[in-house]
Amino acid sequence: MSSPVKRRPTGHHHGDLRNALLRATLELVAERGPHGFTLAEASRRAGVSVAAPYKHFADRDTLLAALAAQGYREQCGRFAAAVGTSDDPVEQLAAFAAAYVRFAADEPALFDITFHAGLDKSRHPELEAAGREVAETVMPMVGRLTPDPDSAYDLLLRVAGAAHGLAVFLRQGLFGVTESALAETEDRAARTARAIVEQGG
Amino acid sequence: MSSPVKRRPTGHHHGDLRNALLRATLELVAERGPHGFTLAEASRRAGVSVAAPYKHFADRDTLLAALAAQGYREQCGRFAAAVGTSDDPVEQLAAFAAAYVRFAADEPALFDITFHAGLDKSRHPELEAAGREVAETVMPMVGRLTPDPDSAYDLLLRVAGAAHGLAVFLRQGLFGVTESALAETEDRAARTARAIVEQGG
DNA sequence: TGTACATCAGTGAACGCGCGTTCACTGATGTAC
DNA sequence: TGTACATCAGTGAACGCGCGTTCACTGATGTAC
Repeated sequence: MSSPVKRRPTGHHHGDLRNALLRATLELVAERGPHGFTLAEASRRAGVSVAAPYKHFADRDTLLAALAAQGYREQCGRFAAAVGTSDDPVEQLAAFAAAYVRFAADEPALFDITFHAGLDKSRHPELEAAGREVAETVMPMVGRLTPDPDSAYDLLLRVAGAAHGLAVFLRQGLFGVTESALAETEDRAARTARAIVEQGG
Repeated sequence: MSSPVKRRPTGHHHGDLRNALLRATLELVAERGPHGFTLAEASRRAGVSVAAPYKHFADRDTLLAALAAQGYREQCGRFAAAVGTSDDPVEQLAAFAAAYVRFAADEPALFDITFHAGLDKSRHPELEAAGREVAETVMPMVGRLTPDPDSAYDLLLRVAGAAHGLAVFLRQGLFGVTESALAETEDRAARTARAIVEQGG
């Protein structure tokens, strides 16, 4: 009857508490945003005492940082896949913009944690590196469109900015939460990416 | 010697506490984000006891809601001014996008409160109305570009989304906080708006 | 001009709450023999 | 296979903290006479 996540009947070993806490945190952040997350509530959802998380994470922020790193890795994978969908750098950028939106919709908690948790990157240096890796995944697309590094940076920022804004609007529920709203938003991001590149500057 | 904002030497009357609290809140939100705001800290900065704010605001959220309404009014003014800069609807949209970015830079706290404070609009109905008013200020621009309401909505979302994303990047300090970074970001937003409109769909 | 009084924007102390974190502990598990 | 033992992931109680909010109060201000 009782879910395996609830308090196990006897004993002090959970077995997979680290992952259970990460999952509970994703749930919590998806519901309440990154500032609605508390270690105490995550512990409750994982069915353990409030002290238990400290066997797996140094403190509250370390747990969030672990998920932020996971978020960056997920982004890398999705953006690399977007680059692989076409040989045309314009279509690569359009796929990137759409993937950006889909990431926000599929993984709202990871999206929020990577962008809005306000983690101190100097205290979590692995995040700095992870963020750089995302940038390195994405840079080649614009590099093929212009020889000028400044123009390339400009293009990338504008495409990413457009995708980010639409992703945030979608995440805030501005368009509702239907699957068709998601598809439309992806399409808007993709079309905007094409417009930015093709129209030039 | 002592600032007039500090505890006045005698008496129980501040004179302008309501505004002092609003100013302190803007300061606090600009420094720490909307979730870093506490009534207690705002009271401290205004030089009054933690109970004093309740003579002017029903509760914590009501104070934030007052600033959110001010933020929407400020947006209305700035966006209306942008519309007035040109007769060409394309340039109007470009000016709107630039104004969006400048608003985020000039009034980071109002920007954060209107977009990221997570205020419950059903509990603060005046915000619903204020938000609608912003939309009504902006709609005419795209209405002149296409007779189809769906296309107009699509254009507006994409331009606003692009401006929003770039504004958020700027606000997060991604480009540093120099005046030239602001000017570049405004320009990027404006060029993106033009690209979206001129390239069509 | 002086006095009595109502008003009401402040005080300061207190409340209950949930939080992050620490601590000594316990008991299930795996390993050595 | 059985026993002794080290490990260590959990417990539960406690801590100090800052928060939002309430309360009876006080004293400066403005007004009526």
